Amino acid sequence: MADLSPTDPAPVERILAAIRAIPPGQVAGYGHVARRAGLPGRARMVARVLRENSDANLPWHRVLRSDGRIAFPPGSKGFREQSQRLRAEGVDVRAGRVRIAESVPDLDGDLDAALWRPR
DNA sequence: AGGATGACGGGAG
DNA sequence: ACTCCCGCCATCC
Repeated sequence: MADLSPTDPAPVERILAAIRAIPPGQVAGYGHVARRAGLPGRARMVARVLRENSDANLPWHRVLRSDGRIAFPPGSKGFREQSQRLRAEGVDVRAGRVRIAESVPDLDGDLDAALWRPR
């Protein structure tokens, strides 16, 4: 198994994979993504990976704070961009927040974590 | 080495 | 619901 030092790209790849695994119309928290990537407690690492990300195909907009709020400062470029992208998927965004229901069992089955379904 | 920073999380008041 | 505070981790100064 690869070593878990910051120089090891594996953790980053797992984080990206976890984000790509979020189905359209659903969302997940930073901490959630971290756990699914096998990195419990590394929510801030997920944030860093997103900040550094250059992949235009990555569904970064589906990642929210644990309380359902968009992580960008209200009114900022990223804030508006994320709101727009989420609404484009039918997600109801009010005042920078997504109303989320209880976690839903993952459909794939090989992931014990659950995603959030917007309410 | 030590303190500040950030697309975070959670608890307390 | 909102603010404040502290824990957490990788980076940067």
